[in-house]
Amino acid sequence: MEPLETLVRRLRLTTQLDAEDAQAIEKLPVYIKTFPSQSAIVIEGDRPAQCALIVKGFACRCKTTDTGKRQILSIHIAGDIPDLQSLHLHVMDHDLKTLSPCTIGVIPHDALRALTRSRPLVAEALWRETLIDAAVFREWIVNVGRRPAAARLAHLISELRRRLEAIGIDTGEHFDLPMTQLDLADALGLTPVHVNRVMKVLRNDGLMEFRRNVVRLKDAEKLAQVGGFDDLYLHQSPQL
Amino acid sequence: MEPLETLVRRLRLTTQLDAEDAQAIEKLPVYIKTFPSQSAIVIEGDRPAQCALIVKGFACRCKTTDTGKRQILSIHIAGDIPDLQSLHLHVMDHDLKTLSPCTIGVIPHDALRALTRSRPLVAEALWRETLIDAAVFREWIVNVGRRPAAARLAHLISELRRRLEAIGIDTGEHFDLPMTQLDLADALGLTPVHVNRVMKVLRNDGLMEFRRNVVRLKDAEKLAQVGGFDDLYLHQSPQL
DNA sequence: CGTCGGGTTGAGGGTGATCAAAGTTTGTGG
DNA sequence: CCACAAACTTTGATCACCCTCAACCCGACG
Repeated sequence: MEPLETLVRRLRLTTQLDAEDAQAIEKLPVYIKTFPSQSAIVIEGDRPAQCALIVKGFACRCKTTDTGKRQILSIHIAGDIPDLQSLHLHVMDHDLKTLSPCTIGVIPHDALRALTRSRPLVAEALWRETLIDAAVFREWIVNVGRRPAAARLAHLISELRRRLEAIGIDTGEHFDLPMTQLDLADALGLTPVHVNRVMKVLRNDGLMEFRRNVVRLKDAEKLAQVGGFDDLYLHQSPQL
Repeated sequence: MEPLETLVRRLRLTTQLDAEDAQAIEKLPVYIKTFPSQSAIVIEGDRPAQCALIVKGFACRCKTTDTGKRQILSIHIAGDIPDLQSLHLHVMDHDLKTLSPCTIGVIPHDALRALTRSRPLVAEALWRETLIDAAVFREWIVNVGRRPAAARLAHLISELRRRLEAIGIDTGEHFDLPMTQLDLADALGLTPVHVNRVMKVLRNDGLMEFRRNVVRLKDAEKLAQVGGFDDLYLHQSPQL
């Protein structure tokens, strides 16, 4: 499917766009660019003049402290525009990096801004996407701030599962996750060693397994329970 | 000053609004409501039909886990609209509570939405406010995820100082902060006891003191350094 | 003057960090 | 196809930061 069709479909999950809105979005200029795994799409300090629509692959946003520690802030999947904020926040305050090889739809700010100015509903749909981002950040704060290690991991996996399903990827009993335990550690505010131990616990408890970049869900329901996962914050249900 | 004038002034810090935009904002219907300390403005699950502009006082957003632990997600001060997201995210995924007695300007969603649809620049200004919110969340993740306890506290205080200055409150050497050590603990992902100990360290090191809801800055520069504080993420500099 | 919320301090314990080493995959070049 | 290197995973031993529990103190306020 065309990248912009995917975007329309995604926005329509939460916003009532009419045919003209949809057409306008699909006429957005976009060119495809591929990035190798572990490469930077934009980094802190950049002033991008375009946004990156993920067509395929996994990416993450992260920051590095003055003491050299890395914190992953969010994981992004197909259909996400992780740097949409750069439309209105002109300098990047964090990095956007690929976790796997990615194909990215590059959309110039000019065109996006023109579109949002002429079509308020499209602006609202995109605005809402950035608000959902923020909601995910909030839950992420709770995760690293208040949950024990095993629950953090369980929560992260549960969130990813839910989001993958929302974009139509069936995670029935397993799904790809191109992250190392070091990446997971940086996402969870833990050390890689401890992630490994916690993983072992979840495996022994029959909740999940993780080998060679694939998550195998043994008991997704219990996993969500251990992680205290409640998908309200993803705001995926049709808007009422 | 009128609440809506304050809002205009705030938005103009980051966005070029013309006179008509400003007038349109100032014509927004708003009524003043006061909340006692420690009360809820909106809570998780609510579907608010209006937004809350903080005119005076301190508020915070927070979530409670299934195991009953509370995590404070952000602190809000005069000029903030902490639940601006509710304009487009219809059900609250967290609570908004007062930390001190607050006077709130209540603005109906209808009016706000009409304004953003008719005036794209106002929409962009408000959108940007929610994006800065998200930037603050991101830094908050780094704080609880990757910094040791003393640095977390130092960072939080440095952030508040910077934000208070941005709205014109001189924090020369001290400022009010209506939070208990328990509140701070919930903001930092620590226990109250440990916050107390860390506070003692910062006090003994001559960085800051905190008594009876006032922060006394002894060495703000060093405090920022200990907290690894860099204000880039607040996006306060005039937009270029 | 008594109560209550909040601050302070101490003792002991546990989760997760650190350090270290061995094992396993994956990929690469000969 | 094998040899080797690099990256990642796994495990063990030890350590420390922060938590828990508990007691006491202090100031505000009725």
